[in-house]
Amino acid sequence: MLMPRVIALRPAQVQIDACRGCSVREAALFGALSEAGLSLLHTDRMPIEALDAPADHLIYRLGDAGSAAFTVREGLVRLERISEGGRRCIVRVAGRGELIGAEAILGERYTQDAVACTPVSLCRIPIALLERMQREEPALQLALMRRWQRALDAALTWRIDLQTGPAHHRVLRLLDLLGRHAGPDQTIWLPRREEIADLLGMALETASRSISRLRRDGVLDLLPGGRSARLDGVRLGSALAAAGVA
Amino acid sequence: MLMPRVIALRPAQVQIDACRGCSVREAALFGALSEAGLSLLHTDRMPIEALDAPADHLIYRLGDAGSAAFTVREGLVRLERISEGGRRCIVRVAGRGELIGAEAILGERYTQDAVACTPVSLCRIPIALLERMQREEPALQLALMRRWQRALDAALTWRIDLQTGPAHHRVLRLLDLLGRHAGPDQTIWLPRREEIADLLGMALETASRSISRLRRDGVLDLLPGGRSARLDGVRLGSALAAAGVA
DNA sequence: CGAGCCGTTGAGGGGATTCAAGCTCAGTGG
DNA sequence: CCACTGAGCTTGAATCCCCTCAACGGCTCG
Repeated sequence: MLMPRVIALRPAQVQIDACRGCSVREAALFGALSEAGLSLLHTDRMPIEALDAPADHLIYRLGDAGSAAFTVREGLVRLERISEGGRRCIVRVAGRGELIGAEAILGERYTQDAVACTPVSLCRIPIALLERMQREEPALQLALMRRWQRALDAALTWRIDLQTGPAHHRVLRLLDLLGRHAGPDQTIWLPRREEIADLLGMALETASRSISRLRRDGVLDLLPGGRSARLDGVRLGSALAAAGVA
Repeated sequence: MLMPRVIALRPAQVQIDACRGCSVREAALFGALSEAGLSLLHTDRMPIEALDAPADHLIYRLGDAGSAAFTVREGLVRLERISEGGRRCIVRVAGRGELIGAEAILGERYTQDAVACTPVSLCRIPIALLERMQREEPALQLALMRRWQRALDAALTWRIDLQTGPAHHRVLRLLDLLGRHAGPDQTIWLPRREEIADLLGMALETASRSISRLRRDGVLDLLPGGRSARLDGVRLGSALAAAGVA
């Protein structure tokens, strides 16, 4: 696992326009900002950086002293912890418009590893900038806390939904959640079997059996490469209903 | 399940002294406040109220529009959700000095039920007051966010630790956590078997078997009433070590 | 080609659930 | 005083789900 390489780091001037026209701006943290605030963003000495990282690259590490939070612009990021007993466990998956690493704002160390699931595009937001923006644009204050609350709350819900009930039901619920981050034509990111196991607290083989069964049932159609699949929303829905969930 | 009755609601004047001499003040939210800020607290039109509630009483309800956060002054409070599928599940247990219901500050509805485990003493902090204090004492801002982050983070850790591994290990870890809220002479709150099951995601009978075994091993000594027990820290420690945890 | 990773599938065993029967204890009322 | 009752706890027995161990096939890459 390597540190993410900065594949594309655009100069500040270009970045202003990138933000203004950003596809996730309304959804993202700075959606609350005025135009004036927006231009402030990029005259700062610590500018927002746009960075891309390939799949499986480490974005930040648990325990690192955080100097930035990140907004996910494109792709999926997973947040992992090591539980007591050394078991790795995926706490949450963050998609478009979501904020990760916000604990850095408190001057605390990151409480998870953040790893790219797919190739991702991120905006790196230095905490120094966040602190300044909080002073100058009070609207950001509330937006930030709200987003933060939602992030941690989502992590909790995620854990609760995905850790209870029989193994196959948990897999169904996971696919349901992944389906919400689906690309066009229902293409979803399909984790490796070991990752599914870590997400759902089960053995790797159990995850495999479950996926195989779903493939046979026509719910899932694996795409070449093994990391993505086409999801039949209707069949998933009826499978969920049959399982007595949702 | 009834709404909590306000058993003791002291007048504001008395309450000032209660805060100043509060046994959990350093640990609690307003530990960050100056003396001046402290007296501000009680001249407000919406004062902090001290309230007591007996065991099993509902402090606030999931989905209610929150008008206050609470600091736990004495006793234990559990935060519950209903997961998809209707299964009740205890998200976290809060003890002395901990803050619950902070999501009210964002104007959001409560995201859990809060129920007293033992008889509890609480401080009810109106959000209007919190908003005012945030403006007038910026130090509170950071303290609030830090505490909030810690609360949600604790909930996550709690879930992760208590939901993985064999049933008996989970029970051991639960007792370890409850032990940290122990009274003098190692007396802990012992949940009903059904509650243990909800906490740990197992069947009621499994919880019972585990507790019985611990009793035979001398780790636990049930006290009359069934809701409390004496915990042998040393034996628990070695049991945890033997289980390969901790 | 062989090595290694990932996924799949089978067989076996163990731990947890489920179903079910007693048990203790507090409260109630005859 | 004592049977009656119901709630909570315990314990047993049977079943089943899931984990572990294991073998095998496809794929990429040196």
